[in-house]
This record gives sequence, C-alpha cells and structure tokens, in this order.
Amino acid sequence: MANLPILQFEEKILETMEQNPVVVIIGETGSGKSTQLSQIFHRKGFTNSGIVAVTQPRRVAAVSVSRRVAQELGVRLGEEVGYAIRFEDRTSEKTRIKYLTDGVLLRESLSNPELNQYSVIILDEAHERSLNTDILLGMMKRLIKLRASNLKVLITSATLDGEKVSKFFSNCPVLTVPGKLFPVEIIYSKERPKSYLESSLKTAIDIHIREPEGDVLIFMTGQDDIEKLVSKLEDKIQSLEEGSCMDAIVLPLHGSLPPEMQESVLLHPLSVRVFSPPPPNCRRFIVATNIAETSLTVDGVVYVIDSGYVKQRQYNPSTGMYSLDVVQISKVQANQRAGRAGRTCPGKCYRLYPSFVYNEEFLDVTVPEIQRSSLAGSVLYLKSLDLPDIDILKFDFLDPPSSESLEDALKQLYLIDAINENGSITSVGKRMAELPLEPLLSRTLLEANEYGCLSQALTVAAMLSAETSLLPGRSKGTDKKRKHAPVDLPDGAGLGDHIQLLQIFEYWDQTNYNPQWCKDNDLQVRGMMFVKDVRKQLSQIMQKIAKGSLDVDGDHRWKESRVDYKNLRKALCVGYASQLAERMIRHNGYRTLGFKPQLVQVHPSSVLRADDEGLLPHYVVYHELIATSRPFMRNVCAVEMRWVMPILTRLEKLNVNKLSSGSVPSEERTEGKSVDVPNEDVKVAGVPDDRESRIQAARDRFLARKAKK
DNA sequence: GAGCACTGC
Repeated sequence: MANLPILQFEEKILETMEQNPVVVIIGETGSGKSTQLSQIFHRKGFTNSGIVAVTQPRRVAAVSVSRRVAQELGVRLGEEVGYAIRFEDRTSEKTRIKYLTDGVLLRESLSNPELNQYSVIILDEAHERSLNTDILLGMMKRLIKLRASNLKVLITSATLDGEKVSKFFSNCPVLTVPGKLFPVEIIYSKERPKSYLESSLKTAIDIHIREPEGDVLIFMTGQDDIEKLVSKLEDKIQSLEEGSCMDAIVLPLHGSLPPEMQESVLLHPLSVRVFSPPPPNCRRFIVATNIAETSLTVDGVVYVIDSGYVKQRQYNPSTGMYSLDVVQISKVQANQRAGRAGRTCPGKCYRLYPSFVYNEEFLDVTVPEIQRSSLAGSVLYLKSLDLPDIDILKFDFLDPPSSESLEDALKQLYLIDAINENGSITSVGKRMAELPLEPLLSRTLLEANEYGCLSQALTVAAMLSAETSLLPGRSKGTDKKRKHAPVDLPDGAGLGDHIQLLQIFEYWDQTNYNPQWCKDNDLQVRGMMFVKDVRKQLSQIMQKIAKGSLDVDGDHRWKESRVDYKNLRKALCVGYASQLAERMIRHNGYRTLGFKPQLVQVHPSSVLRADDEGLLPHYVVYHELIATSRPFMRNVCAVEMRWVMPILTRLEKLNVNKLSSGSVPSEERTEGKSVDVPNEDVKVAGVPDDRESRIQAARDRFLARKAKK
C-alpha cells in the first residue's frame, strides 16, 4: 500500500481540491485510486463534516473495495467504513467512508436531493459511462452550484476522455496519476482477418509454440464463438506433437456460465489441480467475452489476443426494438484489453487488426449506455426529482441522447399515465418512480393494486427482473434434459409468459422454497432466491406508497381469478400500454401499435397458445422486442379488445411536441397551441405520417368485428 | 421454431 502511485500525488490532489469544486482524476490501472482517495480525504478531515461517498458501477466492486479499505484502516466493516448495495446496507452511524453502487446513490437522491450527508462524492470508473453514472454526472453539475461551500466532487476517468469531462465541468483541472502496469507490447496484424475465429486460433497456437510460459486471454464476442474456438483450440493442441510444447488447458469464460465455473477460471492453476492432475507447467487459454475486460480479473495472463469486436445491445427508439450487434470496440476498450496482459509482468497484446483500424476506425470511447437504451426509466426518475430548473430535453448530459430517444421515453410515459399531455409528472408517475423497476412494470403494480391482484403482479415483476439468471446457460449436456423438464412446469394457462412466470413462482412457493424443486425443473436456485428478495423489497415499497389496503402476501381466496387471470392481465394491459401488438388478419404475425409499425412474431419459446382455429389472440402486450434472426416479441400476454380501446384513443391524442415542452408553465403552453386538431398534432417529428391512418384502420376493423357479433 | 454481451435500483 505504501508505494501506491497515488500517494505521491496526495498533496497535489488536496491542493487542487481546495481551489476547485470538481476535479477529474485520470488514474490508470493499479494507481490505487479506488482504495486510496477516500482514505486521503478521511485523513485530512473531510469526514468531520460529512461522509465520503465512492460510487462503483458494480456491486462486487463496492463490497470488495470497501472490505479492503476497512482492512487497511484496521476497522470493522460496517463501522467507519461501509458499503451499500441493493438488499444490503452495511453502514452505521459511525460510517465516514461509504462505498455504494451508482444506482443506490441515485435512489438516495430521490429522498434527499441535495445529498447533504456527503462532504465528498467520488464517481469512480466514470469512464465506463454506465447509464446511472451519466445521470449522476449531470446531477453533480447542478449540485456543486447549490452546495458550493461544502461539497467536493471527484470524477475518475480514462486518458482519452478526461478533457471532455473537464470541459463539461467548466474546464475543471485534470490530474493524471500513473498506474502500476508492466509494459505491454502491442502487435498489430498486417491486414484485416477474413475470420477472426481462424485468426485467433492461429495466433493462439503461435504463442503456444514460440512464447515462454504465461496464460493467454482471448477476447471473443459471444458464447457461440467461444465454444467453437474452445473446441478447435483443444483439437489443435492435442494434434501437436507430444512433448514439443508444454501442456495446455482451454477454458471458456462468459456470463451464462454458472457462477461456480466462472470462479474456477479466476483461480490460479494451483487450484485447477483440484479438478485435474497437476501438470508441472501448464498454459491456460481463457476464451472470454468482455466480461474479462472489467468485471472479472484473471490472474497470470501474459498474452492477450484481441479480436477488436464486442457484442452490444442497442435500442432503436423509432421502432422500440432492441438488437444485439457485433460492433468494433473503442480505443479505450482496446487499451483496457491490452492492459490485462501487464498485471504481473511485461506482456504482449496481439491485435487481430491493423494499426490504421485502431487509429482511424475505432471510436475514442465506447458509445455511452445512455445513447443505446430506452430512457423511459431515467426520464421518469428525473421528472420525479421535481427540480425547478431541470427540463428533460435540455438536461445537461455529458453526451446527450438523441431527441428522438427522449421523445420516445416521453411518449411511453404518457401512454402509461406517468406524465400528462403537457409532459408534467402525474401522481401515478411519482409513485412509479419510487419503485426500482422499469416504468411498465411499476405501472402494472399500481394498477394491479386497484384490481386486487397485487400479490400476483409483484411476483410477475420480480420474476421478470431476474429472468435471464433463472434458466441455466444452454450447453450440450443440459439441452436434452431441458426438453423434458418444462413438461413439469406450468404453461401459463396458454395466456402467455407472464402468467407462466407467476405460476412457476407459486409452485415453488408451495414447496416451501425447496431448492431441489428448482434443480429438478432446471431453474437456477440463486436466481429464484433473487426473485424472492426482489419481491419482498417491492412489496415493502408498495406498502409505503400505495393508498388503501394491500394484499401483498398472496391471497388464496382468489381461486376464481386463477382460471383466466383476468385482473392481472388487465393490469398488465394498462401497464404495458406502449407495448401493444395486434395480430394480422389471417395469420399469426403481429403488428406493433405504439411505434412505427413493425411486423413481429411471438418468440418461439413463448407459451402463448393458439385457439381451435390455430390463431393466436387478437391483441397481446409484450415485455420486449428483440431483433435476432427476425424481430420477436419476448414475453407476451394475451389481452382483450375492450381493454385495448382506451389505449388506441390515447395513442390518437398523442402529441409529442406538447409532451416535450415540460418546463414551460402550463398556462403559457395551452395559450400557444390552443388549436385542437388532433389529426394534425399526430404528425410531428419522429412520428411517421402513416401511423395515424393505421391506427384508424385498426379501430375500424375492431368496430366491424364488434358489429358482426 | 429460436438461442443473448454486461451491469444495476
């Protein structure tokens, strides 16, 4: 600890802090910024007037760094040094240094907008540009004006981004603290590879034959490529002449591996011996996604092979559709990957692309999450802060999202009553913001409370929050098994996936949360326990914010509602009003109604059932649109026509221009736009002209069908 | 009839 580079900069940092409310620190890997900055401020008495907060984008980081700091200060974790993450608050009245996830700090500012308990706020790993950090950056800019006399803000960033952050904070000073990395030699390819799978295979084998010992970390884009490369690499290594090289093992590392397997990769070869006979000098090849870029650190890596690509999820605000695309990494990512080779000794990084690609094609920094996600939740959050000087469309973002994306968020919020036609937050919206959920689910919970099916809705919301971690990753071994397993699971009564999720939890509940039941049905125990936690947290918040009596514990008197789940589905229909789709006339394709109309299909994994004529329900709401091989609706729920009508009416009245004028006092607003011609109003920027006529057509068909009956 | 990188309240 004594020779951490950052400690030599202590005086300089303190001096700069004294004269400036905000300082940007560029601290390279190994500089000690995450553990030392907070201690420096503690030593210098900043903790006498308030707490020093350090945010982290990940839970594990908040926990492990705070543990380290407590140890270094020789105090018990939870006393002078503590942490706060979702479901776990290990702080006390004694706490002076507090590590917390950026999401927790955002929640805290909901009840205490000026964050008065803190004297110093450090936004660590800001260069990762998580959605929450970006919102915090904007809020800090405002906060330092309000609390000019008693708040200091520190932002840690990457070399390529520091100037930009500084400019954002009126050219605040930038301090660079060197890291403690060993030099890494960068080796570029002469040309672009035809296939980066083949190219990484060749490079890996070259390293194995020519280079001295040291593990090899290979960055690939996804599970498929990883599995292919692992098996090719294993074949190639086996075919090498016996005794000509040292032994080698090949290990995959990605997010859908069970956590135990991820951990076993991180341990040093000594521990691998538990599973296999101890090879004297054995090289490990770790084939990983970008999980190894920041989230996990693999020890012993000397060589890195960088494909130059990453799989990224992006949101298209005009269609409401997500897609997973393989895209080029940024320079910051490329450097981060290379750095993984220099943690224990000098290393080498093989970039499978020419240097001009790095220099001319790669973006300096990764496109921030805020420009790749649906912003309904963030916009609702900002609206709920009710800050007089904040206009969402002009909110000071470091990288502003497109106006199309903001308008999409406003439109969604309007359709679920979270904001009114003038863009102001409603009382429903205020209560929604208290819930740590996507707005559509928050809205569903509030509506369900009105219909007496809150308990069911809580379960659905909790199940959806954990959904990806419920099913184990697909691997050849479990695939066949899983074909039989779901037979034992409920089928959602044919009404859709939300209902099935509800039934699954209810079954588990009836077994008294038996872990064996999860295993028998191929559900991850950890995931189901998480659902239980989330459900509990949500019901506690609902008890605080909902009016009237609540039924959060499950009410078994509602037997009749279990046949068709009408109340729950009705609540879902109101909550998911902006994600509604109508089936085509004579086949089972659907057309989305809230966005620029898209032809989509129900995902094949859905349990939604067709009627006797083989047709699916006329209307469904969907949890997510995802474009993979084709555009699919994932997690759908059958809804009834008469529930849909009010939504169509609301869609018709939609006027995005009015929604976006949120900061103008309402009198002025109605003055200027008093002409009430809804047909004209629909034709605004970002909304296609044909939408109105399509909705009209949808209504006509609906009325015609109704007349027939 | 498909398959998904990574986080977080």
